[in-house]
Amino acid sequence: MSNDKSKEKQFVKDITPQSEDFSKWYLDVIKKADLMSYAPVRGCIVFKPDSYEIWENIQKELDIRFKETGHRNAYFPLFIPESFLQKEKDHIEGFNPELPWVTEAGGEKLEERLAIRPTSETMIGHMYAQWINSYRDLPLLINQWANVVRWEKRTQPFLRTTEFLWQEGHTAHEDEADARRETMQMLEIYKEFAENILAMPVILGQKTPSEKFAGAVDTFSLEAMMKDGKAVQAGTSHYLGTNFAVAFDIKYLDRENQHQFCHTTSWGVSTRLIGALIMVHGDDRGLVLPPKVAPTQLIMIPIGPPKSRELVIGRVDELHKLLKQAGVRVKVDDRADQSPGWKFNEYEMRGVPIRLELGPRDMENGQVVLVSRVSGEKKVVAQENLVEEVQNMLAEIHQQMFDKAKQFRDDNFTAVDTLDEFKLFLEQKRGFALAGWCGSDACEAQVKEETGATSRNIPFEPSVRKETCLVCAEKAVHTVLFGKAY
RNA sequence: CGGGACGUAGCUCAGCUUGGUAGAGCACCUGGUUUGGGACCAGGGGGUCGCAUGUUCAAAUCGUGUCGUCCCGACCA
Repeated sequence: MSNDKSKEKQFVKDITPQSEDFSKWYLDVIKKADLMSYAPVRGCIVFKPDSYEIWENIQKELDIRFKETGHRNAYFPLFIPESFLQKEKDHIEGFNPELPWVTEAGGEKLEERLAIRPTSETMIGHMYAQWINSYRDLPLLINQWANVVRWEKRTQPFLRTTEFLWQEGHTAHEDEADARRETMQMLEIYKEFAENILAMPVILGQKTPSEKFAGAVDTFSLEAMMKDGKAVQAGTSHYLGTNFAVAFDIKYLDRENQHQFCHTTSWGVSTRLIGALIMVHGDDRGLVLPPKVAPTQLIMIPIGPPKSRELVIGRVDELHKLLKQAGVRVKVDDRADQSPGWKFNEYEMRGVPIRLELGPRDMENGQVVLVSRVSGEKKVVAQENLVEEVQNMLAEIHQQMFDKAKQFRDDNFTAVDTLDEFKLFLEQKRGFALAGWCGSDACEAQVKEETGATSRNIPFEPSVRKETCLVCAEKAVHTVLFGKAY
């Protein structure tokens, strides 16, 4: 193992090992994999083609799921009048500190300043009030793909950028039951997506009141564990009750001709998922991308001296065509000025799931060599079975990645009875802990103060249930998931 | 926004203490040889030292300010 490690270091210079300094590893990988550049504005990054393409693949997969469940996309304005934000008290209180304002345009001071949207509940609430008249207009199911801005104090590439990309779903319903059904449905969709597309195991649960979205009645989240044991909130879904309906007068006439307030929901995932992907799957060689969102699923590397090169490349091109036709995202690197070894390392850093090698020896035998990024396993397969082998291997890699991530999470998971026990766990190990909680803000705050960890959510299906609060030892009302978070 | 560190070539960094013509490795360009785990030889291009300001005959080097990045906290997708 230690042998392997020194070997890896030899191959992949410039990537700090995870065990040495995880933050540095993260930044190194992002740099080496060419995912982003810092932009000239504080906290803003350029999503370079590889990371943007990951986002496009995420969009594609989610969009299918949203549409299958009756949602349609629309686009709302970037600028939000200040008066809109003022209408919901908790909402403005929550977002005020991080709003950028447009106060001047065309050389003239604006009568009302405009916030650059941090989220669109208010704008959409305003519009919904106009669009919804009758119960026949409900449910109204809309999603928006957009950029939003939050002027955070501390930024990190992908995980927390000043401007980020996301989707925000906003729905209006006749009653609480229907809105809550929607809230949970979307949470389940996120979970299925996280597991089946991102190979990322997640824990579903409800946020504690102190961790709720500003303006929500209930907030639910998916929590994922990074390889340093810290948590990333991978998605949220909110039941907003009638809070925004009352604030924006979103009313409908019911079957008895009575005015009723709508019950609304909102739910979203952001480009932070890219950061989560990197930290859930990456290793000391660099990125490891789940096949279903990898911009390139298979890289073909022809090998051989110039004499045999023409022949090899001819065959590579044929196989390339076949794979492409089969829907595999495949690329060929036939540059003559880089050695095969260099390319091997390069595409490993970039996280390409499968490498295909084809050299003179393989030509003689009618075979190719496939190498899995996640396991490092080499497999010699007949050229005639290539498409099928590749498709199987992609599926296998996805499963291995999910299992590996889940195993890691389970290995860094515990249940504790007391705060001291939790502290000890964080000192000696790392990761998530389940603990009983009496429901008081004070106890929750104390956990944060003494450990640096916060309540992530109240899992729907905790692996164990605890009877007493880890802080005050009173009877627990919930079993809460605690962890340090990004 | 507080505490700490750092900004010198595309990247990683040396030079700064003790001011005096800006360096290395990698990357890049040209030519040639190479190709199954980061190839080699020869030649070449590239930086107003983050920005501003002060001190000085002279500033990458010293002072001040500012912007940015990283780490640690408080706030958050």
